[in-house]
Amino acid sequence: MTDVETDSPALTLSDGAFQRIQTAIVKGEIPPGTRISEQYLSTTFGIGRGPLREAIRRLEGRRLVVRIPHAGVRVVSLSYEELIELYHVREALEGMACRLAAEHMTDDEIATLRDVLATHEKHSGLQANKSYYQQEGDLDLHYVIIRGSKNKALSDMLLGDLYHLVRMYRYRYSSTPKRPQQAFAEHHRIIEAIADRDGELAEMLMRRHISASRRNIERRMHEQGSAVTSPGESV
Amino acid sequence: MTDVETDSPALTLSDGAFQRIQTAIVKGEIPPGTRISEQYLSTTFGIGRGPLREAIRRLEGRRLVVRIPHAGVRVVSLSYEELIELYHVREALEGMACRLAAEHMTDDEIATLRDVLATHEKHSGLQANKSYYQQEGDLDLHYVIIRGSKNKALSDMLLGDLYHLVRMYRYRYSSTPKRPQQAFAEHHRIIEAIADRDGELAEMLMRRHISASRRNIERRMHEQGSAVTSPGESV
DNA sequence: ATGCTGAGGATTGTTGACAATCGGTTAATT
DNA sequence: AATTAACCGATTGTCAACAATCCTCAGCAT
Repeated sequence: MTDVETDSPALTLSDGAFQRIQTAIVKGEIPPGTRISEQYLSTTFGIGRGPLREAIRRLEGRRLVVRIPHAGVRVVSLSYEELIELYHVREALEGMACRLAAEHMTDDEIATLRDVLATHEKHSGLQANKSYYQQEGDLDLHYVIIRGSKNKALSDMLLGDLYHLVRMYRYRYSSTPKRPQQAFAEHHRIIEAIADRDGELAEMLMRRHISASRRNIERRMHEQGSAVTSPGESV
Repeated sequence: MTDVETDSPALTLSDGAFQRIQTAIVKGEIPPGTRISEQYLSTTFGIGRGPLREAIRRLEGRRLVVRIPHAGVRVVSLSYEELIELYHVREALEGMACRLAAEHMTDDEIATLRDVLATHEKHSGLQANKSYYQQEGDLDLHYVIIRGSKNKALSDMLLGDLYHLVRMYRYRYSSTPKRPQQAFAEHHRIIEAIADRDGELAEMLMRRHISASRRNIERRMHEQGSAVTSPGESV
């Protein structure tokens, strides 16, 4: 995976802790809602509480953790409604990214895009555990398009903030078996629109694509029940 | 101005410093590019360096300041290109907000919207310094619409992050004298679309509205020259 | 004059100890 | 028995001193 953060390679202890904790949260090693103990992390990382607290404060600015004064910090835990809200944001942002990608991507990059799609189509045909690969592939493709927008602010928001959050909840509401093939068709059309340099169409298709996954989540949610957020233990 | 931050009223010194520095940056009291000295702020605020550093780390997570390890932090300074990028993001996000507002605003809120427009039209007619009031009024109106989207994630991004940045550069590229009346007409049409509950049209009009200010900045930029970022002194 | 080198000073990074606050538990009271 | 009050342990918030790093500016050589 490509590195979104332009941080220079963790020179200070605080920066190191920041990155370690962030990836731990994003990868789900520290589940949403978990309470974070300063003492614990301080000893496990072998650093003082000072740099650690600074790292946590930075995560707080990123909205990856929530702090209650004098009571501790918890890993952010999205409610169902908040997740849906995020999908609306993603729809807007990634639609724009797709439009800009159609305008700014080089022909080489578009070729890469086609390769990625072909690769995933092959793999997905072979692999038993389709949904996993499909989802990873889905993200790969979106990554390439977003970077293709050549808009750093946009890329940072999408890749740096939003995707982390969406990723955290990916396995909880995995796609229904039927979605993958449909997603392929959608991806194909999106790429063609980009190749045609038709920004308006590309944006529209991408928005439909994301809107479809949102409705997919909404549907599954109403089927199965309500509780999204586990209260979470302490770490 | 309404308070976006749901922070409970500054209980800790660090939270207090965070808010004070943030508003100082956003309001331009500390100009973009300025180097921030820990010692200075520590003594002026009368707090230790510990809490202060935590506050700065939080601002760093918010991307309001940039840190170079062992060399200090500077208030973020947008290049012309970055400002334009931000306007594209804003177009996408605020377009979506407008669509959702058309779907979710109550009739009362829409009435408020009309009031705000009427008020600003009157004031702007009387005041000599049109552009200032126009711009403030513009923001007021956008605030109401954004909140009307009832999407917290979206509101936080727009009001909490993006607007701060855009606001910082408002006076540098102020509107051309002709824009105000035009903006009024645009606002009027947007509000009517919301009142008609026509989300699609509302989104499209809002996007044009923002896209117009972006092109306005682009035009003025190419007229007058290049240098955007003053190197900035130290504080 | 220009560019390199190396103290010296200033600033940032880190630590450990101390103070303030909260949560849970126990005990007393109604 | 239920409710409230006070205590105690644990955790967070803050500070002041120490260590590491960088920037500045002489001084010197080319």
